[in-house]
Amino acid sequence: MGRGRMARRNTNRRVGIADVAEKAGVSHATVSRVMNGNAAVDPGIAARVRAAALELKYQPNPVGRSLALGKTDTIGIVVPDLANPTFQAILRGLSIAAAQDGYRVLIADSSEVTSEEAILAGEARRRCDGVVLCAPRMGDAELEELAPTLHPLVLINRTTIATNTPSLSVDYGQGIQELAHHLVSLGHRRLAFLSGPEHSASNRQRLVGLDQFRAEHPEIELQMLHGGSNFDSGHESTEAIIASGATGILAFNDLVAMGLLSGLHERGVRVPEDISVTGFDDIPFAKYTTPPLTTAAVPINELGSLAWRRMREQIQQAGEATTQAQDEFSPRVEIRKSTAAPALSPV
Amino acid sequence: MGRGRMARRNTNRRVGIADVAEKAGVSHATVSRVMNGNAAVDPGIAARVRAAALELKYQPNPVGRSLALGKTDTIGIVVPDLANPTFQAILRGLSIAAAQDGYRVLIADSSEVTSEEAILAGEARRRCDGVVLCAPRMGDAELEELAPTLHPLVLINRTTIATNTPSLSVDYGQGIQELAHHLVSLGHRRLAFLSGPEHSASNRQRLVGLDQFRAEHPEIELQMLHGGSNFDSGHESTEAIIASGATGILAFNDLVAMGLLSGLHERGVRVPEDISVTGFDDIPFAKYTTPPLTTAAVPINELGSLAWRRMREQIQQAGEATTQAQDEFSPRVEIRKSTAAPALSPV
DNA sequence: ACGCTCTGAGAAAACGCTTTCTCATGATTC
DNA sequence: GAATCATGAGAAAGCGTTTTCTCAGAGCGT
Repeated sequence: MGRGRMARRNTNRRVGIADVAEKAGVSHATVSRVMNGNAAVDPGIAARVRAAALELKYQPNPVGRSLALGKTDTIGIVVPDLANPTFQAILRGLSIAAAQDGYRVLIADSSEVTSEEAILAGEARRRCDGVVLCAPRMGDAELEELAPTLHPLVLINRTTIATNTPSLSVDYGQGIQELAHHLVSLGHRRLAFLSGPEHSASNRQRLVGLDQFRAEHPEIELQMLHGGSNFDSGHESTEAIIASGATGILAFNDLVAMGLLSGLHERGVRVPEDISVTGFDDIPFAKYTTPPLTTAAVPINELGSLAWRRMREQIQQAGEATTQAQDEFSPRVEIRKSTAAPALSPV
Repeated sequence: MGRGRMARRNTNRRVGIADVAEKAGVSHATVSRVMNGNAAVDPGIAARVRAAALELKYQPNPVGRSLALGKTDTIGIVVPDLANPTFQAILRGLSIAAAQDGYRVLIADSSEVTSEEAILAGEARRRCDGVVLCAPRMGDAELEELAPTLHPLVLINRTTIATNTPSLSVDYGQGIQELAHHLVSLGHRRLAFLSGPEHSASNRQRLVGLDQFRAEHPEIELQMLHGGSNFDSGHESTEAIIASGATGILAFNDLVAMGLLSGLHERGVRVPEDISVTGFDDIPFAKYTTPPLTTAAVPINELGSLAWRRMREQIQQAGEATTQAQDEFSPRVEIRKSTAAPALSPV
């Protein structure tokens, strides 16, 4: 019908609300009402509309809907490195939790490029109803300035002072101290910390925690070695670790610890007989390394779902400026087989 | 009427094109033209508009833009399980490659629930300019029917016959055969395959490959054991593997192999001295297990970026029905330390 | 019977942008 | 000096929804 008149219409176009309206012999408005169940519609008409919609396989266009409603039912997440299992787990938890409430997630990977973070976050925010900023590497000042512009915002591994932004953080300082104590209690006297990325806030927290540890245990030697956040950097540090003479190694995270484990194995250094190694995060793989890795367990799976809960709270109570929750998790030391008493005290 | 609108304007609203137009003393149209550089605009006016936009920090609303342009600059990806490193790697490669062309990615995790896949894919498609369907578990008939409705579509680990949909696949049958041959060439005579999820197409391919292997090597014993696709299922299969008496184990993938490795270690079974184990995929962790895992390397990082390239091709040449590329990768056997000659032939 | 409220459906106005259409203005040509 | 053209800016029409506004007709009380 009328194909001459509307050549363009008939060729390509997806079925829209207008098609349903025409087929059911009602107005667009009524179709919308029926689809959304908002207003009272005569049951007979409603049925007619539903039948038409079903027959035409009508599915409302989300973009049109978003424009009209001013919301996209989508949230964004910005991570420094999608290759990191910790961020992957957070992403996954977030995605699954959000999906349960009918929200989707848009991802952005800043690839550890600090200057991209603000841009990516801003872009994500414009397309989404909120943003989760995961372990941002940017400076405090910049974060403080950015936070309000992103408003429905949830921070992971960072906090803001001025703005009250809900945040989820892990007490890395506490965790690393407990790991250090664990090594000391086993009898280790020479420790080394294999540090992480320079701009990582969680690395700074670990350093602060270790300062405290030093103050409490002046008798323990604690060396600081420069490293990174992934396998390769752990692997590459093998020589430096061996050279350090330390018997207890605190790796920045599980990835680094695993790289180190493998490097030590190649060099014939036995773990934990010759050297004890600890990780951090308790990524799923940590349990399955050989030997299984002693680490500080971060509730990696809860993090994502809690991030969503905090986001949802903000989205729901849009307007009412309530004070936002600052959740802090204490890591739990998970003792496995990569740590043991040193062979003999070298002092 | 007037008052209602004003009130709302002043309170909340983000700055829109109208604000910039007013400030610069031109029409919306002109602002749009300047922002997009589409038509010729008087340089003086253009400068004025740009200054106004800058001062107001104007950023076009992507939703409005999407509605007008009929594109969202976003693609969706549907995966069966975001916890699987293989899919994580694909997601990452896709995301990074797409970002380079100014596209974003929306994720959907079907959690291995076959019936959700079509729904998620459809939803994703409506919000995005295209969809990447990653290792869908749905049946062939359903996939064939769904494919055209998703049109800019890229399939990973599946193909369609009727529709010509670009697809990226890995020759799992070939890979598993090569691994089996590798074990045989080391002297193993009793093998076992620890299979994966029932609905996984890649698992079926492996089974086909192994049938072929059996035909070629009737003298070799090859047991089939039921398993899963993750750590835990590998770990849980430990007893069954030991009981099987096989000396060469073909695990469904690296995850399963790692779970098994850890289970064997706990039981005091040495790898590769007592039992040889192979994985599949060559996830980043495979290199760092102890012992490092012999596996079939899938170009996991290229997969995502190639998926984007295929997607981009389709988006660009919208309309012109060209025949679509079917890319197939041959896995490369990566011999590490988890395989060796069996201690002694039990026959 | 008359006005009254109610119910419910269509017309039209948003939402924020792009793009076509239209029409001044000033430059160009015979 | 009039007729023709190019240039470029504003008006307005989409894009596909939701939602307000408006108003016809039904039901009700007096």
